[in-house]
Amino acid sequence: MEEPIEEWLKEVLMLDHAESKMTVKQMKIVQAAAEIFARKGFAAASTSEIAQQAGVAEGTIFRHYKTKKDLLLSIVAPVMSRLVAPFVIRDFGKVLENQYESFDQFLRAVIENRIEFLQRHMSIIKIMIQEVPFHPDLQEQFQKIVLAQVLSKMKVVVDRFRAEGKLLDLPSATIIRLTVSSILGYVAVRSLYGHQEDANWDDEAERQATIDFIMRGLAVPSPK
Amino acid sequence: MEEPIEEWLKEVLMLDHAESKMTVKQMKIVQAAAEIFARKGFAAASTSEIAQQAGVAEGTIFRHYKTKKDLLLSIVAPVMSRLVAPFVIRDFGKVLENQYESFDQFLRAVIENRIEFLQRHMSIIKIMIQEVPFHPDLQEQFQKIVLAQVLSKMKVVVDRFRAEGKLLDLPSATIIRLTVSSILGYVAVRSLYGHQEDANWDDEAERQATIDFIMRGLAVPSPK
DNA sequence: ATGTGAAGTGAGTAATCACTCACTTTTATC
DNA sequence: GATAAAAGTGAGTGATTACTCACTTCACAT
Repeated sequence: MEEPIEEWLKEVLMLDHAESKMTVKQMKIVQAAAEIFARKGFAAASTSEIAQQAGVAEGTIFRHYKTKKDLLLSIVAPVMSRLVAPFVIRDFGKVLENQYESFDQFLRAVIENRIEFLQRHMSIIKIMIQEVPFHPDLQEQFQKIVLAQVLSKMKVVVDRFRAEGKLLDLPSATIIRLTVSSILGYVAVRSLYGHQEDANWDDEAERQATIDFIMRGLAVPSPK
Repeated sequence: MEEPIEEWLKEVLMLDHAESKMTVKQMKIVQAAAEIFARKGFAAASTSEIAQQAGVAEGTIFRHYKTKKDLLLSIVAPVMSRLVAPFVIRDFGKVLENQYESFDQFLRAVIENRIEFLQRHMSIIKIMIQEVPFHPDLQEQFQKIVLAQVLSKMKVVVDRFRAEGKLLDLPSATIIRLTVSSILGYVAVRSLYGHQEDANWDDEAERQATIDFIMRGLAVPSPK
């Protein structure tokens, strides 16, 4: 029963394993690079500034990464895998079918879970969204790792709930698009205006409103 | 009755007026810059490449624009104004109240109108979204021109319809966030996968599904 | 026709870029 | 503790960058 969760954790830990083999200085480099890439963008970030902020010589960067772009990939690629990690477990839908009886409950759980992931890795997610459009190889990775996985795995779940009449008769790709864009909108606005102190931003209310909005938009209208 | 539309057109034409005073070569520069900024990003675009693609000497660029960033601003700023142009007409809400009796009709019209605008200026919109996060002065412009205008003008309309019980009891900022994020999701996915020939992308169906999704998510649920 | 300011040019400049390499220091194995 | 491999260094490299400037060409009012 708990097996799939273990498998998912294995996926996550395997990636952290790569980090555990890192030197202290290499970790500093990755952290500095992630911070500067997020703040200035990949093209505007210079290796000399990264080295300076990491407290290492510029040559040290190229001891671990062949090119600046290699450094970018080593930062972005892992979060792509971890972003879809919950979806790649075996029989994704069937497993959760037992835990969550209603589509509402199920979708809420998935959404809450991924919202928290997005917020925890906000700066790297920002780098990903910013740079994917400009790097064909990153686009390909995104297509194969994220899109293909999420679409195929979610399709099964969506199809089942739709067959049960709990979901509107829309293509699953459409349903996923509407869901994801609403979530990204919430996360983006939150990261912009949610951290200001003056903010009239009730985070819990906004999150609930967003999830409710998605549910109302996707559910079959109750008959009058 | 038609006056506000004239006023809105005036806003748009005033900006085109600036273009009409341009030299042929200056137009070429702006077009080349817009294309290259969209394709490679602002930081990765070089003035020499822009000059080459525009068929002018590199010095000519700096005859018209003091810096590379000035060139960026001259491209992005006008579409910000035009993006909110329909909202800045006098008594935005009251005027349309007469034309569209239901909130549904009204919101559909506004959404359809702005979707078409976004698609017509897709490449510049892309530049805007890409570069606003990295340039504090662009952020400020976006805040003052786009956000403030849309929020304040839409608030009036939203408040009225909500008072009539046709809209859920949510902050108008939330309603606008949910609406805009759904639209941007539609436009983004369409621009990525909608132009492929193989595409299983039924544009009209996707657009209708998106608008319906927004409506269902915002409307007060009909009593059983 | 002529004078004048704007438009256009392209070689030139200092700064910065990503990356290399000969060298030193650290770490791990026996 | 000797040895070798890996990690770390920083001055140096050629290429590219945004931008300048002395100069030429053009458009147009008189």
